Amino acid sequence: MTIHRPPDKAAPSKDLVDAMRAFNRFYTRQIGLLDEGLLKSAFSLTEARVLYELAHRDGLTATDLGRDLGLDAGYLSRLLKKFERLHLISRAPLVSDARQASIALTPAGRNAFAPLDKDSHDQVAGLLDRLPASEQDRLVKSMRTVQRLLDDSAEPKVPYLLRPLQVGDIGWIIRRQGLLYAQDYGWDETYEALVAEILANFVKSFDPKWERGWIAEREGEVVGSVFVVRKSDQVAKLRLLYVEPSARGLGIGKRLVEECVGFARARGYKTLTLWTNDILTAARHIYQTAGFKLTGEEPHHSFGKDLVGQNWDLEL
Amino acid sequence: MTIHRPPDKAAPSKDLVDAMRAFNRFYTRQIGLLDEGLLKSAFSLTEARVLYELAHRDGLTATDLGRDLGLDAGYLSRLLKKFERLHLISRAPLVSDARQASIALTPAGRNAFAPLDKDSHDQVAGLLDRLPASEQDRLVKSMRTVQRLLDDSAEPKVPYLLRPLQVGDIGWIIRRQGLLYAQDYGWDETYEALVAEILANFVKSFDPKWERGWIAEREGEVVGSVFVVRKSDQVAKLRLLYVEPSARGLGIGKRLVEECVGFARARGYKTLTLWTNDILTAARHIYQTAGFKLTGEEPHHSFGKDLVGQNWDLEL
DNA sequence: CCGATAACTTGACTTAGTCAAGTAAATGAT
DNA sequence: ATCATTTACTTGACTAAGTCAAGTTATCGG
Repeated sequence: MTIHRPPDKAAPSKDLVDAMRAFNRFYTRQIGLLDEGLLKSAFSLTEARVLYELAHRDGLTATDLGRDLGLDAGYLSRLLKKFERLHLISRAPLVSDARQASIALTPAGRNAFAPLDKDSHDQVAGLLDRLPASEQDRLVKSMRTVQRLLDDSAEPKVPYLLRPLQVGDIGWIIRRQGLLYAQDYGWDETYEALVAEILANFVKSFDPKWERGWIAEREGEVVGSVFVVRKSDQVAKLRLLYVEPSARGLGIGKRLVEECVGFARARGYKTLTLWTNDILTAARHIYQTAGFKLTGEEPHHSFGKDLVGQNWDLEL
Repeated sequence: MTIHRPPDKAAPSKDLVDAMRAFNRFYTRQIGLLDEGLLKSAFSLTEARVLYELAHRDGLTATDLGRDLGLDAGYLSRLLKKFERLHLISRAPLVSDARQASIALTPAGRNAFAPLDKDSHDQVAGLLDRLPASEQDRLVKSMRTVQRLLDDSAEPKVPYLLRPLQVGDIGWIIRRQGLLYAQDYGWDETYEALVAEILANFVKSFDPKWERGWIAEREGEVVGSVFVVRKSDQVAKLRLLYVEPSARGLGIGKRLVEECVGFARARGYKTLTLWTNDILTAARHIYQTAGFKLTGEEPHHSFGKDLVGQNWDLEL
């Protein structure tokens, strides 16, 4: 029997699967503990979940609720009937489909939900409160990461945004470039050191009129960057273009290069030049598209490898 | 009415609480989906959870199970009786307490659990498999972070370990030092650049016989570092000692300095020197304890602040 | 216009879990 | 040593919570 998967794609390692299962068990218990606290109310857990959805989203139908909360249609039907009898919800038949109705909380429904909501809020706040503020941030950040990675539909609304450099950025770029090129091309630690040196000099001798750096950020994380430095009155140099593997295909690289070209043009430079290596084909493609021309190549030995360096120029 | 909390400690922000609640709802659903998949087996979800615990931990008593899984004692008692009737478990009364018994899966019990285990494993593997390997790592890492932060009892067994530099480390150190001193003392981006410059030079001119760097790692994360560089035949310099705020109080700083002193001594240096600033009191305390003597102070303006630099020497 | 499907609703049922009372052993304070 | 209290488990009585299947009405696709 053949296992049907692309040959280059291995099954997730047992360690990872086990860690995820351990987390699932842990969180099952965690949610169980939180739910216990809410059980004293007049509503069952499922009822509370339904109320929560209704309080936070408008125009839901019974089917929506059933799908999103994973409830049996029959069960839900009775549950909603009970809510209607208690005047907690109102149903407005859809004009587009007479079988369905848009369900909304009545003011009485909101009143009934408020203490539940508060209890749940306080309980979670109590959990968070045991941690120092920096750890609270880490916790919630990690939760967001888990959620985003598991939830296919949770693509960020803003694919990315560009912003200027902040403290901490250059360290991040140094680390990520060092790791990426070590992983993908086997470059040694001297490449990371080179990036560190370039960026240290960039910051030290930074001239805002003639130079600039851009950070591409997505969901609060750095996913790309690029720098323009002054070589002479006439010539600017584009340096250290990089895009996170997880953020490729969104046009971030192209956009970063466009920003550089626009900046260089606006400042009156005549030429924008850059140095790269022939193996970085994705980057080369971006440069070509932006109008850069290859002006020369030469082999060199750097970062523990034999490489071919390339110079590219764009006349502005 | 007064709120009883230290005045410097604010309640967790509503944003954080809401994000955590959103995650809880999301994960409730996530676990619900995973559980559905296992529902076709002969065992109920709770039965499966009990079997899982028994398969993975030895010497459990009924009370242990009830506590860890949050089960009613009566319910659990019947459940275990059923397992015993099916010869899935055996109970050995404890010699220390005749009321309790150590519960273990029989070989038949393991057989019954195996397909459950496999289904659960495969299902989780299927989820992971939809992500590229790097994202799988991020997911599991984030889960571990969430678990560790929420689980009081889950303190890491190894508080930390020391290791040599790897690719990616210097970028991380640059970032963290830049951020920390910006947060705590308002230093500007030139400090981050200085760290980058120091570390770039360290790597470029690294001489393994005379120089060394140490990384303190905990749970796979960098939590501290220090470097020794050669100034002359006689004099070595300790540089860039740092410990993550979250990892302070474990003696990591002290240990890092001790490593430096030991290394400097072993290599035959006569003096270990260092430069620091008077506001860094925690570090100063470590240096004093290690035997360093203050040899001079002088004010300087750096990193956007007026500071007082200090030189410390240790005669070896 | 008609067969298939979707959105509920209702009735009949089960299971998973709760609660309280009870027993035997262990613990702790005299 | 002893006796009240607590702990570990058991048992009986109960029900909330959820499932399943069949039915009704409306919509959809050809």
